[in-house]
Amino acid sequence: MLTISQLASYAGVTVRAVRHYHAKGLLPEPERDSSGYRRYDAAAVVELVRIRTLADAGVPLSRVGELLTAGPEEFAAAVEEIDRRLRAEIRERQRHRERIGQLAAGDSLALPPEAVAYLDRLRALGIPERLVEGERDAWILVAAQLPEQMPFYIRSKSAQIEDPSVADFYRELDDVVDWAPGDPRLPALADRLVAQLESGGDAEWELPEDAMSDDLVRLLDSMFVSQVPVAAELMRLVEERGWTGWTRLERVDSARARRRHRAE
Amino acid sequence: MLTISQLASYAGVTVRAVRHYHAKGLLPEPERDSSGYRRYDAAAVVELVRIRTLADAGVPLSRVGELLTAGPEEFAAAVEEIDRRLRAEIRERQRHRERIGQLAAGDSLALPPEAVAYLDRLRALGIPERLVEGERDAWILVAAQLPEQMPFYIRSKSAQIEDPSVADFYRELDDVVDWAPGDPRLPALADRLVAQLESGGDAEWELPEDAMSDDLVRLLDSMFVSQVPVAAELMRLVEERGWTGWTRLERVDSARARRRHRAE
DNA sequence: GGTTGACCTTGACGCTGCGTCAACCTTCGA
DNA sequence: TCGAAGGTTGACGCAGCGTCAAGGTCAACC
Repeated sequence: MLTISQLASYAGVTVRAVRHYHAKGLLPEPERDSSGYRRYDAAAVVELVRIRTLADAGVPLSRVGELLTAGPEEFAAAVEEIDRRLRAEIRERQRHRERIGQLAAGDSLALPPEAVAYLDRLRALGIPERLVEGERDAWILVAAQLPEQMPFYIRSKSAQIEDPSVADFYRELDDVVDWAPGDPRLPALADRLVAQLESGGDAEWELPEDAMSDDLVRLLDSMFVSQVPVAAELMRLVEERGWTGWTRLERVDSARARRRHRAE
Repeated sequence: MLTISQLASYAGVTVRAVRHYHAKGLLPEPERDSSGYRRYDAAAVVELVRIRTLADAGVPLSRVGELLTAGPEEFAAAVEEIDRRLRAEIRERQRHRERIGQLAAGDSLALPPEAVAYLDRLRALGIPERLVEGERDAWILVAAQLPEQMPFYIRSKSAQIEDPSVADFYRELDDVVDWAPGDPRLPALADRLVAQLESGGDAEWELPEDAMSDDLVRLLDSMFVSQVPVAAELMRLVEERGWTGWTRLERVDSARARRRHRAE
């Protein structure tokens, strides 16, 4: 008669695994000797080897039991299904490999390549890193909600940023981030912003933002407000001058019209 | 401010996952409102999306934390290692697919093809199924211990079984399985067996068994004893006639010599 | 016959990434 | 004002064992 460790070593498994198979009901509990030790016969080795053969082929233990006693056709069906599962798992890892291969450090985490290129362009234009990161986070939010719209948005923004006055404005914003609420330069900033808005005949200024949901717009605005101390005050000043919002800047009356429209 | 379910839906994950990331320390716990609800800002959405991006690429959660703050070179190293793991997992499933594909129902579980062929040959020669299964189990034990010797053993056995007198003996054994201890036909059977042993000049009778360990031989003998009621008695009768064992039948004195040899 | 070391027993936690109750409190819309 | 919907913590479940823990047993050596 064999002890559990002898049984295990004949079958090439660990003692712990044997006990696990007992607990799972895959291998019947053998007789115990006077001291409570399990005692096995050679047939148990055969059973254990058969169990391991299936397990080594990727059969989940929960199905090993049925397969050991299955007829040829149920066996074939089960094998087919297990093979399907294995194929699916392989495909999953292959997708993971593709994705992780494309993940370089930094911006490309969670952003499509065109967005990364846009952010790099901002850096090349001398936009301070702090602002670029703010942009990056905003784009991450947009990309998560509207991935298929990203090329559209990015094309529009990429065109805008090539306008020197826009780029200048961005560069100045870096200082604004440090302003404290009540800073005396805020009204003038609001004036400049509104002037730029009203002069800007560029059609691109308004094109794609319409597709963004109000929720997303509010989310982006709130990020601006929470990252920049004077953001709320600036938005208030701008609103006094007839424009509302930040992510989607629009005339106050057209915002009202939008709300009416949505309410219908 | 966002509730947990709003946060989760912006990032495309479940509420449970968000809490899990809190528990794991991947996502910092936000402030609570007066009623104890978690309240998130937009930055939390960004963090969550970045976490999911890594997780979706197969990065284990335990490593996501470091990767989120890693520099380019550590990031690249980590990505390399994760990719290695993914490749290994893919190879593992591919091996599983190969093995499970070769697993038909029945004998081929845990046996190499040549052994399956041998068993099928037994069936073709009219050996009763019960004996074939006994053979199969014995071969499973041998294959588990000495897989690389299997072709050798099987060739030897396949040659033996083509001897009509050997095949006859096998067929008769089927009745013997049902004999009760003390059956009067046992002495005559022992005589016939010994006569066959002593007449058998076939060199194959003894060739490869020498490579089997004594342990394995004892295991196989014990299986014979536990499956066949008269086995022990038959072995005793055969031993009175100068031969010992079953799996490895040899003259009593040569068995003594073997033991002496092993003891040196 | 006592000690030592190897082996046996049951019980329980750990790992991975959440899903899924349970039991209870809060908020919100009709 | 009530019920549905959503929030909270706590805990179990899954797969397949690895790995202590705490103790009883066996075999061999002195």
